[in-house]
Amino acid sequence: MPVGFNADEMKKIDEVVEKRRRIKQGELLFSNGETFTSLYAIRTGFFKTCVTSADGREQVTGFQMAGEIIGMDGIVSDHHNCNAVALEDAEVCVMPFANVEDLSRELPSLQRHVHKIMSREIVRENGVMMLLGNMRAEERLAAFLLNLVQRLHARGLSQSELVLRMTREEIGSYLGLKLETVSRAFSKFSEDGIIEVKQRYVKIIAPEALKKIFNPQTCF
Amino acid sequence: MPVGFNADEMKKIDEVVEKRRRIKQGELLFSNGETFTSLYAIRTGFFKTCVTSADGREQVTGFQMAGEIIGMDGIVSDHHNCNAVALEDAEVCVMPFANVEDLSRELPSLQRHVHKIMSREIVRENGVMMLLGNMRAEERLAAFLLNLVQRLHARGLSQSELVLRMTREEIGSYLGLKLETVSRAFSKFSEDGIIEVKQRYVKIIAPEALKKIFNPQTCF
DNA sequence: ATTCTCATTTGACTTGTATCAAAGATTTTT
DNA sequence: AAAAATCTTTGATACAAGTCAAATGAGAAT
Repeated sequence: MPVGFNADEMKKIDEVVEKRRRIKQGELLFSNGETFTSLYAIRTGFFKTCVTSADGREQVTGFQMAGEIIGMDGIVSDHHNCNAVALEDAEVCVMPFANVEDLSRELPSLQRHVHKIMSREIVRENGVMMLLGNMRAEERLAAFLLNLVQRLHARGLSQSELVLRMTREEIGSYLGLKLETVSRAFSKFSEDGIIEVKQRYVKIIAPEALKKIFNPQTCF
Repeated sequence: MPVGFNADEMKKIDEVVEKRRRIKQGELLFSNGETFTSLYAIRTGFFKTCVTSADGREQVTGFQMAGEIIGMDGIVSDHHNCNAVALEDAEVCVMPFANVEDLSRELPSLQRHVHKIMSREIVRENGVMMLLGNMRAEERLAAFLLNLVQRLHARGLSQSELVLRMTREEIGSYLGLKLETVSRAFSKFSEDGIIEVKQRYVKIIAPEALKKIFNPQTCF
């Protein structure tokens, strides 16, 4: 939970948390169809959420890291509408949604916070729709890398180096590309001296070049 | 506002509405960057929401019809993050979000309702991501048509006939396709006897065939 | 009515990404 | 440490959708 709460509020918000739960790499935090009871605040670790079509095609809908809230897809139907898989060993705070709603009625600042988290997710997905609908492969990967380092940097990590927690296939699924296309785009960026890649390790050498690829109009 | 409220609650919910507002075809209900103050309940008419990339590419993120709520993208940053354009003359109820939050704290049923509306939008966008990331042109158009008639049918209209409120280009933008591709897919469906098309008018002759295209795994 | 504008359809051709395939690299298992 | 499994890279080729272009159709303006 970020700033904007006083000590008294923080104490109450702490009590929303029912317990902590550890999830091993590869295991599900929740799965499609499962009854919805709680939101989860990620303490440590890294998740992907994905939906599956009736014929088995998988679409990664997001990657979530420490400090982010996961599970809001379940509110509308009281059942989860996606799978949440730990990409590394993780720990989450289980926040029964009934507790969240009860306390939200008492604390306007928490109520506003919950609304913002959901709105942020809507806006993020709008951005992904733009990527998927209008951008070419290299633009998608540039946007993806910039978004990742930005979020990691906000958590005190480097803004130029990162270790990917997901496979090329998972990146591709998120970006609407095949893993080979993702790999080729990585190689291209590397050849052009924009990034340094070694497997999951990525170092961003020329962030402006990445931004320019993501945002071609800035080229004049 | 749908069912699930008693008379007393309905009366209070009515008072959330500040006023009504008419929007002419082609005009903006709100636009990207504008200060966020209110959610809007569509009484009549049809809207599209769209985001624009820095270099001017437009992505339609949704089509909204009577009975739906629009504007939740603005909560996170106090500014709207997309444009909402009326595709036909429309009327909306302006619901200042401060009023919504105040009353939500008083009425748990309204609070839950607001949460569900936002969660529904998140889940809808997950589905669009699946369309954009994994489906081919005809699958996307089939899904689009089925979704439209289903929503129109829920409003008491025909489940087989509809008049499109948007151009081929807008459909294409929503589905991540060019207008020519949309047109070709319409023609293909028409040749195959699945639908009857005449400009904006569409009649669904074989809904099962559409469902089969959207959902190829059901073919055994 | 006639003209003008905008939306739609259709054809011909191009292109970006997918597919198929094989070789390396890395990690896990035994 | 060797073997197995998984992930990644790279090349060759195929294909779905994009682009360009022209004709047609519908609605709005004069």
